[in-house]
Amino acid sequence: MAEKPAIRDAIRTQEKILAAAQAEFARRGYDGARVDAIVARAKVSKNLLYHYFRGKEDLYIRILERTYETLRRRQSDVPVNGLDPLSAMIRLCENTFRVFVEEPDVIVMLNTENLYRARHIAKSTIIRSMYDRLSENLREILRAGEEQGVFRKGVDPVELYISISGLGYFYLSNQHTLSMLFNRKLSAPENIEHRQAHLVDMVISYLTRQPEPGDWTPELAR
Amino acid sequence: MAEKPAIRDAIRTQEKILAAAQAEFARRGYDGARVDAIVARAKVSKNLLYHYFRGKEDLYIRILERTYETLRRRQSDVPVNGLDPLSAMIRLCENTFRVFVEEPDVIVMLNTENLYRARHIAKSTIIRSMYDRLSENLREILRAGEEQGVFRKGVDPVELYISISGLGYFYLSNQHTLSMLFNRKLSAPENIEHRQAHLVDMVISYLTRQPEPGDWTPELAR
DNA sequence: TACTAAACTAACCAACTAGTCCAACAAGGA
DNA sequence: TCCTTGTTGGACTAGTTGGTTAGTTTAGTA
Repeated sequence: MAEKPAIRDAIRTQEKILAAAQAEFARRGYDGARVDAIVARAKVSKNLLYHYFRGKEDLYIRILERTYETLRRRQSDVPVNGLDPLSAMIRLCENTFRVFVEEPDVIVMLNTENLYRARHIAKSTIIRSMYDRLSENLREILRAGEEQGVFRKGVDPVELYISISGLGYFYLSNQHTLSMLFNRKLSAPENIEHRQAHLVDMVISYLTRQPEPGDWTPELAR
Repeated sequence: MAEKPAIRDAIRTQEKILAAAQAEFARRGYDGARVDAIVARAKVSKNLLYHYFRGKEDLYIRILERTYETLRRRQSDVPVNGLDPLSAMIRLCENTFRVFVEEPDVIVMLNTENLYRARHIAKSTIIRSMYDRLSENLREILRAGEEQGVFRKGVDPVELYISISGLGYFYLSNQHTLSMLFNRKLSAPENIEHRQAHLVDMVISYLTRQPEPGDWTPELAR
């Protein structure tokens, strides 16, 4: 119980192990991660890890669940209620991007899970029910915007969410190769800022465009 | 023993090994890939692999170089010359997306390389000089569009390229987790088609928007 | 036919990896 | 003092893994 020593505190110790595991998985992916490295990071004995957790995969799934929890929590706590649709959408875009910027571990975890074709998520029933609120939120903003005539009609919320995410996600997840290719340090704060503005600009441009006769429309692409 | 051809053909054998390596790396990532699995896929002895290649990492770098070569080749062979800027841009968007759709290995290779923070690319001087042409191409389309008044002014080509890629890349790279989350099979052909149209729509909306006084602009985001 | 270089293989190894077992110790509450 | 819980240490195993050694087969050629 004594705060200072933090010794012999089962919960805190488990937390330490989980934190170490997250760092390790986020750095090396599932296969690259080493259990020994996790216990070294957590500064506990290997036995203790196996005392509290079933093993590497169990630990991984826990971290994955935490990842989605972080994602959902941070994306859902947008106070969009009361805002006009445009402001709400901008807020939602910025928030989505900010999560990826501030929680970079999330990106590697998602990448890793996709490499495994969402095998672990399929097992975890908790995760799959998480996105309803976000989805509903987005739908509501779109509906209001459409009603007020500021947004175009018939926007697919799922497609839009994927676009909002993708515009930020790709920039960050592939920053190392892209920085090399374009000789521009994408992780620099001013570039991150710039990307955020670009992302919002893109989404708002898309939503506010009212296709006029003669304009290009997706149908012409065929 | 005597198949018809293809026996004792050094070049073809190396090609077989490389193809097997690509399949394996693209399926499991670097750490997940097994040398034994590669030789099994290629149906050669393990030693032959080590006869032609220095080892796992060497093989990986070769595949990575091939990946970028594919990417560059398929992105650069857009015959945009002679097209009006709008058509050229649409063509470029579709092409970029098509590469990711038709060469899914590329995505995993890029993800893997980013997990390693572009360590291998840094070594490979070939790759880094590849993107100049694409960059120049894009710049030219933007310039022409701007001149003709169909595109907005001052678009950053790098930022735009990242957006075009990201809109398609994220959809595909994270298709497994997203499909689960939104209960929609993103890999279904009709959904792929739909996404392509959405991608183009988004990019064109962004480029053709001429901000008017009173409109939202990125500066308002601060 | 004899020879050689290149193509190819089976078997093996040393290092590593996840996970286990067991005996013991340390801290605090009853 | 005893008991429960948290924790460590070290030795150990069973299975993998990347890589090697020591050798055989085949095709071309002198």
